[in-house]
Amino acid sequence: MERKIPQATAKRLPLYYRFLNNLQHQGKSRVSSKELSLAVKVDSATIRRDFSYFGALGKKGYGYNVEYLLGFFRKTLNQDELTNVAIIGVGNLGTAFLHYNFLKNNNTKIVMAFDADPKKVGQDVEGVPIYPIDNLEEKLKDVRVAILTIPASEAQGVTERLVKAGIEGILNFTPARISVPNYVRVHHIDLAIELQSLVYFMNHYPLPDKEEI
Amino acid sequence: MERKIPQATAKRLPLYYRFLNNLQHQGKSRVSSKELSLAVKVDSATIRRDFSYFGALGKKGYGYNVEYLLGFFRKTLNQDELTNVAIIGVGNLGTAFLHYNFLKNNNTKIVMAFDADPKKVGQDVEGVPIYPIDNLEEKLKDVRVAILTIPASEAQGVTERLVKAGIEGILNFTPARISVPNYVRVHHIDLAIELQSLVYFMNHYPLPDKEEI
DNA sequence: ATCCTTTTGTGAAAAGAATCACGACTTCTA
DNA sequence: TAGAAGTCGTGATTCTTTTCACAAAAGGAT
Ligand SMILES: NC(=O)c1ccc[n+]([C@@H]2O[C@H](COP(=O)([O-])OP(=O)(O)OC[C@H]3O[C@@H](n4cnc5c(N)ncnc54)[C@H](O)[C@@H]3O)[C@@H](O)[C@H]2O)c1
Ligand SMILES: NC(=O)c1ccc[n+]([C@@H]2O[C@H](COP(=O)([O-])OP(=O)(O)OC[C@H]3O[C@@H](n4cnc5c(N)ncnc54)[C@H](O)[C@@H]3O)[C@@H](O)[C@H]2O)c1
Repeated sequence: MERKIPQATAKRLPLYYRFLNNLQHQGKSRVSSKELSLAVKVDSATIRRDFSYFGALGKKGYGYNVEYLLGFFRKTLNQDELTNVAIIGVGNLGTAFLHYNFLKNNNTKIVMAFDADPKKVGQDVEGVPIYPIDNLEEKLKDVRVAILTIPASEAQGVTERLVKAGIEGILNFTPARISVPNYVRVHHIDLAIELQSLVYFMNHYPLPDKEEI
Repeated sequence: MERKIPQATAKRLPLYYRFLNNLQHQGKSRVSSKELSLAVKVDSATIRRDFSYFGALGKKGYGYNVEYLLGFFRKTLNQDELTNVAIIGVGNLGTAFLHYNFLKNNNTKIVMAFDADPKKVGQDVEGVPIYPIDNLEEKLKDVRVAILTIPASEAQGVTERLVKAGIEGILNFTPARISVPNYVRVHHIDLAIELQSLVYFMNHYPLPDKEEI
């Protein structure tokens, strides 16, 4: 595994990939770092640098070939392999995710969900079955990633069961900072904090005055 | 406005604030950077550095006084002023947010929502009225922040209307990278990319082998 | 009182990321 | 074919963030 790609770069790859996909659907066959920059709002030098970690993907004076680049990223991002995902907690957020089709230009698929509430268990949403949380260990096969959308108070306990059941990655939407062994990867998405920090930035980092539109 | 606080620090402030609140509810009156570190999973030196941008808030050999620190952050984060928020697009995600009470230890309140669908308009969810998007400019008063949960294709157009209507901050959940004038602040939360990048990290940055639990 | 322990606050170093700026190469035009 | 225009890839620079490591202060124990 190539160990040298900076994390900041890695986080932008899916963004590039998505935009390249759009370009291809529009029938465009070439693109420059400048155009890309405009669309994804990342400095063009940063884009060139990002790409350069993977070698020389472009051509001077021309730009990048969309199809080639796309093919390259498809491999790099494992777009040909489907990663199965489970939703833990079918409440407000969990249900929203179930209704949303993450599959659109994406390599992940929600294949099952779990809940503690007997009223929710047994149903299926968009073809995805909802199992009782008690059956977690038994049902979780071929699933590497879990999306955690349960109350914060349950987060740590359920996480430990997920880890025992073999989960390797968790997208955690609860405000709890969960502890996991070091072979499991957790990404936190803390919506309340995002909102709060947006407000903080608005109040404390005033941007230039209104003038243009 | 104190212009020197690093952005990385600013993003962690709400996290600290929330945890300090918990501590206070538990009746704890003192806390060290080490304890905090354990709970919020941020290196203790980073925490001390973060706090130090605001002056000397702690006492050597003792730690920090919870109540004092909390009071300090309350002011810094404007927790006494309520920021009104509007939801744009009452679909899967928008509805989930409406049902969720962002107010719990938070200074933001969703006060209205908008949708283009006549079937949704006129209802209210948890006491929050849903207005037709056509009335955006007329209804949006005393609202500085919008949460954007509409289809990506609508994002840029609606954003321009939001800006004209005086919105200063947007939490954008659509995959579209919207353009705004430089006096408006946008934070992107791109759930599909978060998921994709989690999978990328799992595949390319293998963590140490299983051994402990 | 004295000594030991704890813990802060911060210079200094290291690590990580973004940006500048330009040589080299390619394409395009005529 | 020659010259102009466009664009990449990357060394060097700058900026940002994290981490180390320790003197200084305070608390606690005896
Ligand atoms: N909805 C939002 O807008 C929002 C915003 C910010 C943060 N969050 C966080 O996301 C999480 C989920 O929020 P929500 O609004 O969807 O909550 P919710 O209460 O609507 O849903 C939680 C679901 O988890 C289930 N559950 C409870 N304990 C469980 C367990 N041990 N095992 C399995 N399932 C269990 C419940 O039955 C329920 O269906 C919470 O931690 C919340 O703090 C939500
Ligand atoms: N639901 C998810 O889990 C999820 C995950 C990732 C990204 N997203 C993104 O979040 C956004 C919302 O997703 P969703 O699942 O809630 O979609 P949705 O289709 O359920 O809801 C969109 C809502 O916006 C309304 N709308 C459409 N055009 C509008 C306009 N011009 N003005 C006002 N309202 C309008 C629709 O009537 C609908 O109620 C989308 O951009 C989607 O890509 C959603």
